[in-house]
This record gives sequence, C-alpha cells and structure tokens, in this order.
Amino acid sequence: MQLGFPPTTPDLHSNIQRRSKSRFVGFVFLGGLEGAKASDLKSEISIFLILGDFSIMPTSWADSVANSAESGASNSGVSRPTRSSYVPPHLRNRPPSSDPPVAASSAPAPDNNRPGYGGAAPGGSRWGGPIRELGRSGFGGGGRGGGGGGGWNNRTGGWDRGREWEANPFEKDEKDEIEEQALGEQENTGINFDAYEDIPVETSGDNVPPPVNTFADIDLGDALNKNIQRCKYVKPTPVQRHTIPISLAGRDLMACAQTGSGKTAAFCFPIISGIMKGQVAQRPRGPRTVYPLALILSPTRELSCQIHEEARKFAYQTGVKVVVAYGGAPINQQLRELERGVDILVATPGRLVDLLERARVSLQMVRYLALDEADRMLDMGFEPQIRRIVEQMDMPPRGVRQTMLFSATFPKEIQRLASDFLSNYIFLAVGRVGSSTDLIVQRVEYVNESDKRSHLMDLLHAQRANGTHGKQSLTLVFVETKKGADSLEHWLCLNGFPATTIHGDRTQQEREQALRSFKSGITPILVATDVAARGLDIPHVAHVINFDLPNDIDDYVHRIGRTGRAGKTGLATAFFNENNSSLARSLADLMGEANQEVPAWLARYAARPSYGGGRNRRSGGGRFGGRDFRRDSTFGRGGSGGVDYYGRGNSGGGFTTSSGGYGGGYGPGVVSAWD
DNA sequence: AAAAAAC
Repeated sequence: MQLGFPPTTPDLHSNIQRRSKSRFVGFVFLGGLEGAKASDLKSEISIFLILGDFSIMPTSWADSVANSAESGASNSGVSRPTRSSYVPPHLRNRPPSSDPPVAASSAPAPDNNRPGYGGAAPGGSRWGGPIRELGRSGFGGGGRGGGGGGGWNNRTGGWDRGREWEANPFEKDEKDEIEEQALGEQENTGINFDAYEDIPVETSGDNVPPPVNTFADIDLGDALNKNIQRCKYVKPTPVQRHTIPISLAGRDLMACAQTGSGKTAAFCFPIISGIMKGQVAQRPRGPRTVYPLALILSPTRELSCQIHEEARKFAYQTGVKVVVAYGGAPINQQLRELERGVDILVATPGRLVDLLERARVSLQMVRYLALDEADRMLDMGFEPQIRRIVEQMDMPPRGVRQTMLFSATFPKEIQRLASDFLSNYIFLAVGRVGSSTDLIVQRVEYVNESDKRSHLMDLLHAQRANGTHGKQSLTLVFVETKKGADSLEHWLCLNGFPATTIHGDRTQQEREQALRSFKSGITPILVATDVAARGLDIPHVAHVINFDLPNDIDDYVHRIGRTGRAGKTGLATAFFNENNSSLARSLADLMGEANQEVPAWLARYAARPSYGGGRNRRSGGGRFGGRDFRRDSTFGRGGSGGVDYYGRGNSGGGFTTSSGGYGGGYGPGVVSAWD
C-alpha cells in the first residue's frame, strides 16, 4: 500500500476489515466554500422578490410552484383552509376539490411497502415519480430543458442573467482566503484517492440500488449540480456514491459513516433534489403554522447550526428554503425565519417540540426525515423526545415519509430501536480512507486523578516548545463534567494558557462565542464536555486530550474524530486510571485494531476478566465498523447462521451484500470531493 | 453518573 500514512499502518484494507464495530474516524468534509454568505442570501431573496410573479408572496420554492401551478385552476390562487390538511400523495396534484382535507393520522395508511407511491417505480423517487418530467421541462430546473415556458423558467432565466453581474456566490472572499490559507494545498493532497479501491462497503436489504461513480450519473437537477460545482466537489465520496442513489430511489436508510465523510451532503443532496423535483403539493396554510417538507434532527445546537450552514450552501438558488431552530436562542427570530417559509427544517429536539406545541410548525407534510448522529438521538436521554416527534405528532408514518439515519457508530441495541422508524430499509456501512487508523495517533497514559492537571500542563508546555500551539494547532480537551470544564478552563488561564470552554451550563451565546474564539485561535485551547464530541467540524484541531475518558467507547471514537481531519494527521491523548477500568478492554481492542501502540499496562488491564466486560465489550462480526443488526441471529427471529431478517412485518427479507460494490469503479486517480 | 435538549 503506497499510502502516505504513518509507517505503522501495514495494510489498510485488512485493517479495516478487522474492525468489528462501527467507528470511523477521519477527516473533515470541508465545505470547500465558506460562501453563500448572508449578503448572498439576501441578494437571492431580493432577486426572488423582484422576479417573483405571483399572486401572493411566495414563501418557498414549493409553495411558489404550487401557487403558480394552481393559479389557473383555483379561484383564489391559494386555498387557505382554516384547518391544516394533509393531502395523501396519491391525491396530490389534482385540481382542488371539495373533498374534505384528510388528516395525516386518519390517512389511509398504505402498507409499509408503499406500493402505490411514486417510489414503487424502480429508481424513481417516492415523491417525485410522475411529476418528474414536468418538473424538468416545465420548471426548468435551471434551463436545461431549453426555453420551455412557465413562470419558473422566467425566474431561473432571471437568476442566470443576474449572475452576470452578481459575484460568484461561492467564491471565497478575502477574509476566507486568509483564514484558509494554511489549509490551501494540503487539503487536496493529503489523501491518496487510489486507496478508494480499498474502501469496504457493506449493504444489506432488499434490492439495493447500485452506487454511482460521478455526480453526473445522478440526476440531481441543474441548480444543485451548479452548487456541487461551486463546492468544487468533483467526485462523490463513497458514502455519497451509495447513499444518493438509495435515497433517490425513495428507500429508507440506516447509514454507518464517519462524520466528515461527506455525510451531510449525502442526505442533503437527495432531499433538496427531491423537493425541487417532487410533486408539488399544496401545502396547507395556517395563519401561523408552517409545514416543512423535510426535517433534519441533530443532538446539539452547534451541530444543527453547522448542518444548516452546509445545507444552505447546497440549496443556494434552488429556491429550497432551509431554516434552523434550536434552543438557547431567542425564539422570535426563529419564528420570523419560519414564517418566511421553510422547506427543510434543521432542528434540535427540544426547540422543535416547543414549536410543535405552539402549533407554529406542523410535520404533516414531512416527506424526508433525517437523523444525524442517530445513535445519540436514540439513546436513553433522547429517545422519548424523538419518539414523540416522530411517532406521536403529526408526521406521516414510516413508509409514507422517507427516513434516513446516519451515524459513525451504531450499536446493535440502537439499531433495533431505530428500526421502529424505518420501513424496509437498507443498511449501509462505508469504511473509509482516513479512519482513525491512519490519521490519528492515539496515546494512552496512566495518570492518577490528582496528577491530571500537572500532566496536562506538561503536555501543553511541550506543545508550546514544539511550536504546536496556536492558531493552526488547536487543542481540544474533553472532561466529564460541566463544573470540571469551568474549573479546568479557569486553571489553564491562570497558568498562562488561553483557554475557553463549551458545555451545557453556558449560555448559547457563550457557547457560540467559545467556539468562534477557539476556531479563530484566540483561545487555542477548548475545554469541552461531550457537547462538542460529535459532528462538529473544527479545522486545525491538532490534539484531542481525553482529560477524563468517557464511559462509552463510542464516545471516545467520536471525540478523537475531532482531530485528524482534512487529511491532516492528529494526535489523541487519553489520561487513563483506575476509574476508567471498564473502558480498558474496548479501548485496548480499538487501539489494537487501529495499529496503535497498546501500552503493556493497558493490555494487562484489558486482560483482567473483571474489567472490560459489560456493554463496552465489543461484539465481533462487523468488518467495517457497522453491521446490520438484522444479520445477527440474536436479534432476529431465531433463524440460523445469522442470516435472518428482522422484518417487523415487512414482507421480503434476505440480504444483498454488495460488498463487491466497491470494486464497482473507482477509476484510478480520481479526484474526489472528499474534503 | 453525566451530558444533551425548551421556556
């Protein structure tokens, strides 16, 4: 293997194959564009208003299309049922009739295999089927269809004209250039893409759509393709290659893929594309209630913000409106944003429940549901809230909506819970170049509780002496408790190390300020609780220190995944002592599989029968870090050989393991959108 | 046991 990885990595392929649980730790999916700034969005909006030729103020793409499409058929152009109504897909796109609105809950629940829906057509989107052609020629999607008529071509044409004078929206401005200067070349050269051939992929489920090799192979629509170009994504990442066709085919999905593998784009592209091409349903219009078509949930506010920013770039000039809602911030501003129209709502659970209770948001029209960090969303703390949102509000049931779950780690118990939300889903596990194995050097040191601070000080002094301290080498220190975070931050500052902290006891303003201050290098040390463990994309984190180790090995995986990103190497140091003995075995196993040096004392700990057991013990089986629990006989209906389908009443069964799929055609030397 | 997530 001629990878540019540390010499300790003998064979990436076999290495990944030996991995037995779902954990991939890797590098950043740097948007490549910090663009689509507020000013651009403003210009989008204003152009929209100028060119929008509608009888009422359009609030979003789909609303607008609906209005424009129905303006002839409907007497008032817009029907405003006082009561919100859910129109089942098979009744949509018909001239408005006097039929009473059908409530979601009472809608004839198609069986979960959704036979009659658009998705039944092979390869067709569940929602997009019949209208797709119309959508392309009539609505233009950016003018590919030539000069077809219709208001949308006018609008698109207008935007195209606008682009002559409008600055390239995704071009970095000077500030961004400076910020990203250091990344520059390294971003694109840190990865050997030939190694794509070695990325293992495992899928299971019925009729898994084959992966695509290029974005051009997928009909995402011109506007989205343009944004992909603006993002300088040349080639889909492995998770995108597999996820996008699955998603476009209307299938539910449980995907095991590292944050930073292009996951956000993997679920955003199909959603945006689907909304643009999908059937244009008349959304009900409560005076204050909005009806998003897609819902993306994530476990922390900062992660929701990050997803929102990313999604907004992808949706640029598509007319698809993305809004974020999370707690800790004034709700009024978020309400105003919502009132201006929302197609995709990105939210944290608490605030969403609030909005639902206030009836400011209804989930009746949700076609797409995506859970990021899905295993966290379904763990003990979150599960009731998520169930409430997904099962007990007005969201269409599984099988009617399309559901996609993503995480880097997917314990089997959580998979079982998650299957409640899914219908005949496909399980996807994508290994990757740049797992923890390759880019992150993991160290474990035995440090007694009372010695932790002085030991930390030693590390920091060494870093400072190394020059690995400051703007381009940030240090992220994880602690167990919020109090501990505050006191460690204080102590660091006292000792001459500019630090800040992020945890749930701080105000949202303080949290965001801390993150900014850390990212910019003003305080190159961030002391964090697990609030910062997942998903956050912070460039230049050179060192993750587990001052307090987590109790769960999966959390460890997520934490150290904050470094070793963007194709750079990273260092992860853990302070281990007697208190962490329950983690010993899983930690030793993980490190061993990652070809990390396992200290003899840790190996001895791990070998002690009383330690390392329990829930942290790793169940063998998965080669890639994720394995479909339906294939595990202990979770199935009993069958033998582990090939049993946990179907929950779904017909069909069996598996298609298309692991050969990764041979499916990564051309040699391809350039990818990986970073 | 702690963390996260609404007011």
